[in-house]
Amino acid sequence: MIKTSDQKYLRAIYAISHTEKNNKVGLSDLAYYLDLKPPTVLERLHFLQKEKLISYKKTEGAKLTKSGEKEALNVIRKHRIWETFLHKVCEFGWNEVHEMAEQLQHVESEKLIDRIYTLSGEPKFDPHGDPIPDKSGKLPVSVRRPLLNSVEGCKCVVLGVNEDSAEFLNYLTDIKIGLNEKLSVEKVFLFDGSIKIKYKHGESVILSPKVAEKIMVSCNKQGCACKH
Amino acid sequence: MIKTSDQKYLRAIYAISHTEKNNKVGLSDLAYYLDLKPPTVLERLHFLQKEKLISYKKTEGAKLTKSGEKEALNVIRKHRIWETFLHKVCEFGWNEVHEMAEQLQHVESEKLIDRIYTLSGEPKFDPHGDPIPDKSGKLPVSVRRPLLNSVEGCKCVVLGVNEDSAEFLNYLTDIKIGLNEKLSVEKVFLFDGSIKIKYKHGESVILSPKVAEKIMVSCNKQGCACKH
DNA sequence: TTTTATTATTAGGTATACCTAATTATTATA
DNA sequence: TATAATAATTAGGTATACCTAATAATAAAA
Repeated sequence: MIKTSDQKYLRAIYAISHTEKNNKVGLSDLAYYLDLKPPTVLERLHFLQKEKLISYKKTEGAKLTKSGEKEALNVIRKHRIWETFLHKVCEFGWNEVHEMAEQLQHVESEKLIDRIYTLSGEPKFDPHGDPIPDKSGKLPVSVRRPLLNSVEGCKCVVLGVNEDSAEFLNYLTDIKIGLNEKLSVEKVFLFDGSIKIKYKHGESVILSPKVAEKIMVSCNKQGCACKH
Repeated sequence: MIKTSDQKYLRAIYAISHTEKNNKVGLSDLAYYLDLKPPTVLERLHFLQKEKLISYKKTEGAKLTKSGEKEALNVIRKHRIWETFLHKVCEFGWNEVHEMAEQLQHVESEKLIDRIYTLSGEPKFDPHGDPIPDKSGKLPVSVRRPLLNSVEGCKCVVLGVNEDSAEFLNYLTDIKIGLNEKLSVEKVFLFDGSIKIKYKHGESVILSPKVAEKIMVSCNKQGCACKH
């Protein structure tokens, strides 16, 4: 069995290599992400390479092999299932679930994950809107896109967010944007890309482009003019 | 925050000092229980003593202090709540829950334990029939007693068992004795203390005294003639 | 009470998972 | 292209949580 701390490395490599600027996963990026120092990480990367879970060259950075990616997706699956369970069944806010899921994901029992998943209603996406891989590692395709890409008049629903920081999530809670919230886009300000949205219950609020970029939604109507 | 491995020490000391032969908790007993070597355990005991969680003298063995006992009961509470949740909500057999609870009990979140407890119906006893301490460490009193102590004709209900081994629990599953099973005592054989019980659904079975000693029940009627 | 067996202790060692400080290689910029 | 900035590597160190082997203390048995 692959150990907890190595799972963190694999998950980190997966996460970094799937950001927008899907750049190479350099040693120092990885060290920063994991909150460790480069020599510590380097040592472990050599080990992971020996185990054929990754390949690493200083010029190209770290890359998951097939089996490394499978492992990464397996932890991601567990993490997202626990998050879903905590949100849906235990009724925690979506801003509280990450820390707990981080610990729970390391419990060793496939059977337990299965039960938890069943209890959660077997959803395809977690409370942040991220897709939950199936057991073989396949990801469901989603139609999610940043709220920022909306055209005026578009009606959409909030699927998740692209950032986990407590500040951001608390801000969203303050302005009452939550999971499955239905929004319509009243106005897009071309000046800086700010966006005015209207809640189902009638109120409106203006969001900065920085915020709108991180709120992920899907349009209610297929083939809508919004960028994907 | 007190660390996972120290919690194991405290729980072990609590467990050993509460066995029938509530003997002193000697170094080698403790090492054996924890599956570690005496020098390893000794080193840690010195640390725990420095932290005022236990007192240790070679002649008297290890004893929990007030705060050490509080910590121990806190882990026990978590462990038993997780076991209850796994049994009642996730529908695992009472013979499967121990291993998972062992890992889950170390998740750091009081709030999570509270929710899990609520989801489980806030019972006073876990699936093995052991009492669940409240937050302050107080244990509910139980009227449980070994099935062995029954008088003929007594009607009782199974609350738990006194042994965790897979062999024993599987044997119980085979002869269809489970939690909350209602039994009546048909005959007590004075020769060796064997006991013939009858299930609600009519079948009967004879249990050896060794087995009957480990099945914990409570009488349906108060003030019954059975020994407590 | 002496001997034997058990239990506790000390001394010293290993592997892991981290670290700092110094060095070398690579990339970006003047 | 030379130089500065950034990133990667090497060397060597620390703390933790274990271990074995040898010794000392205590309890049990002859």
